[in-house]
Amino acid sequence: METRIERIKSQLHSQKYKLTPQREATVRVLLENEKDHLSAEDVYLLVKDKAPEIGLATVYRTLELLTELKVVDKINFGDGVSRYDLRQEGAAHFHHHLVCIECGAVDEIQEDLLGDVEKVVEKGWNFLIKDHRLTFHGICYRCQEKNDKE
Amino acid sequence: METRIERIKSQLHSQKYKLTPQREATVRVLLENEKDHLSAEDVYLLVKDKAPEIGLATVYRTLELLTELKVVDKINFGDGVSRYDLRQEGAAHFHHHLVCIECGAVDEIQEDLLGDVEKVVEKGWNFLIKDHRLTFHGICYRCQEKNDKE
DNA sequence: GTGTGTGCAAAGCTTTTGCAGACCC
DNA sequence: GGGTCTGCAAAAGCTTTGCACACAC
Repeated sequence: METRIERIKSQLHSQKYKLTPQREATVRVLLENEKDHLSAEDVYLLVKDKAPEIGLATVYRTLELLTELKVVDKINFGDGVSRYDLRQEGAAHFHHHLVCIECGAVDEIQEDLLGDVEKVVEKGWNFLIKDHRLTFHGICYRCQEKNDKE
Repeated sequence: METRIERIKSQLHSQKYKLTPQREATVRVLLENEKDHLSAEDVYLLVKDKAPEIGLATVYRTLELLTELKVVDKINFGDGVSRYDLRQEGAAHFHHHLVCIECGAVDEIQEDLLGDVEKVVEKGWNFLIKDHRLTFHGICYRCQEKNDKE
């Protein structure tokens, strides 16, 4: 059974890139924190535990590389930093996000909710869709419960 | 008949803010370029024609103020700059965008396509939606035509 | 005169780039 | 040895902040 890391390694090799120790450490951090939405700085701090010598520039370069390979998606919730989010293997489209405006939590929706909407857009606006970004801003179930108790 | 500017002026006054000449010039630039998605720098350069003394910091401060008042929305297409987009008066939700990955054009969809999707999310994920951001990345009709001719 | 608003310059952030050295086949 | 890759430091954005001055009531 091939592991996820090995598949990413093959993907790198197929484009003549190497899976260096620094790159591997970065990918492992991403895999271990799949649910979070880490900024480059976050990734850097976590990678330093595994590879203390690594530089921030290398993390940026690796994240850019992984974005190019579509292993991760670079996302932006409007707070001034880019975040990097592992793409689900085999996912045709990027997943959606729920950003809580009270506590800042970011939850994910893996289901594809936009199938019908995309058809409407492709036909109605004559636009050939390659990807999408959908983010809802509102109040998460945790904050709703908290507010109800008060 | 009250103009758009006057309504914005009232909105400012109701929050104890003034519509200074600089703020008015900035708002006018936004109104005159409603279809574009201007960055702060873009706005600054255009405002300078009307009010040459204005500083970039004032433009930033004004745009922040207008964002707070929900006159404009601060958006981000992942190119490293924030853009400011006039919110349609009375629109319950923010409109959607079509970003062309070939020519960079940004078109708008004013129709609300997410009514059903929002119901699904609110029920299924127990999330109280306040706003959304939906952007499609793909190829616009102009580039499709151009590609067909080649 | 008190408070808000402004312009300028400086500072703060995140992110990118230049470069010399390290590493690998 | 020729390529890729890396770490460090510097540079390059975009955006915010500090401060003294201007203006309005």
